[in-house]
Amino acid sequence: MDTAEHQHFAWLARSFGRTDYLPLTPEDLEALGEAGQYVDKYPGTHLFKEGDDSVAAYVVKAGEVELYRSRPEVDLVVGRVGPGAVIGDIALFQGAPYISSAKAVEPVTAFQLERSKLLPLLTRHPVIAMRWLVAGLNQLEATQRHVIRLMHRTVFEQVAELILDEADRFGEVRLSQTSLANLLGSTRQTVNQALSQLREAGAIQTGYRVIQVVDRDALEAVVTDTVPAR
Amino acid sequence: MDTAEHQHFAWLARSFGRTDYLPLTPEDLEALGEAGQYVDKYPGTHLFKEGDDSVAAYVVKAGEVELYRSRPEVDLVVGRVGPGAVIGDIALFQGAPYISSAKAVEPVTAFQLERSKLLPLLTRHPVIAMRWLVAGLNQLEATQRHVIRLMHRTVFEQVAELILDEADRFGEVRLSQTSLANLLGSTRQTVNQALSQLREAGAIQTGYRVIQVVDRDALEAVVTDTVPAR
DNA sequence: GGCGAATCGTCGCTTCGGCGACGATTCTTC
DNA sequence: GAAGAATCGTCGCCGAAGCGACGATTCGCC
Repeated sequence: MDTAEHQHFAWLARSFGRTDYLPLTPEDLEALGEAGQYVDKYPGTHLFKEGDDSVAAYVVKAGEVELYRSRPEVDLVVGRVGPGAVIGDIALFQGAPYISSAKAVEPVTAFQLERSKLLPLLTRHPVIAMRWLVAGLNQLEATQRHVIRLMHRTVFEQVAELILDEADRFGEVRLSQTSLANLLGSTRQTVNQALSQLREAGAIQTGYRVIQVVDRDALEAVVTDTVPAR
Repeated sequence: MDTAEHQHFAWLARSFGRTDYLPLTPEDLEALGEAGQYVDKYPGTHLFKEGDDSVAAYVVKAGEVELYRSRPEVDLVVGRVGPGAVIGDIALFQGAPYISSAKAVEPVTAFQLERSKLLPLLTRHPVIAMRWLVAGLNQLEATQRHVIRLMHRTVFEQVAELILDEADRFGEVRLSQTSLANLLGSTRQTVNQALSQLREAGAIQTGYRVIQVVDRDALEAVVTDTVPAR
């Protein structure tokens, strides 16, 4: 089973942010309509694989897609995206092979934009190209900022922040501690220790696959206290 | 004096790669000519400052520009770019304030592209917009890959790689160990220890502000041995 | 040639976090 | 409700690296 190793680097997905960064308007989509067609993928099948020639980019319409890069020993999950996400565009525009593999984890419907049709189309619709450009730069900036924030911060601080991020409107985080550790690129034990500290500080309560936020301000204090400020 | 703190995060510049990522053809520049004009800046003066409204992007023609982000206590140098670099474009396209400050460290000549003129122009010249898009995505990909390579690698490995990167054609690296440490986001002592190891292994020789590569293969072995392979 | 500044080489201490281990809970499924 | 799997809480050990300190070496400048 490779899921253990597979999941181990899920934190990269967090680092690089969501890839659903291309807000296309209905008109845009209409214009793009002639550049490709819808495709359906069963769970477990690939939209494209790392190293393949990039012949198309995809806009995810429904379902979850996992992006990962293969390494000799492990697969690094670099993203997990849902409806709205655009994938494969980097390689497509670079004219290079795909950088990562994209695998459907649920039944997926995606719009396939073929390079041969997309490029001329963007030339005819510069507004879409511009929007694409803006989206790409946004992501670049977000990635840089995320890296800055990630470095030189202790797991303790990262855990506090992650909880704030993931808490639902009831202040609950429904994740196992192992999952949390994966999201942070850390280990279960270290995360557990951080949680213990937070629990003793009265900021949270922990349970089986649940973390309950008790004192939101305390958590925020931990984060902002040491954040590179912004 | 703030230079010490200022320089301390020079390694970010390495992480985020060179910002000179926009290869414009002469024709492109000609077309862009109508969107702005040349400006000259004396050393120490700013092209723009973090937080200012982004009114223009700049293409550096001559001189070195330092990009940094201000924090309550320190300035993080996120890039140091020379001729060919494009700066300020992210904020410009986002329509948001500048993300970082840009300061001339030498006499700088730059071409100033004003937003009000640039945007319509790109709409008229989609090819340029496309090239810009490609360049942005390239950098995004490079940043992601760099982050992957940086994480989970020891200073020892990073030092070996940095030496290979910075060695001139005589196999010499003319940098103080303090500078090396800054480039890696590490400390002088730790770097020194790594160098000692490499010296004992017969891979390099060290001197005053000089490192001489003796056994290139040995260095490469250190790097590739542990690199996430690619 | 000499002096101060910069740089190098090295210790030792400390913190952070990865890793293995083990028992105690909680859930799931039949 | 009982067995087995998943999850949690906690130790202890160890390596990596930050930080301060101090003497030795080298350089630039007068």
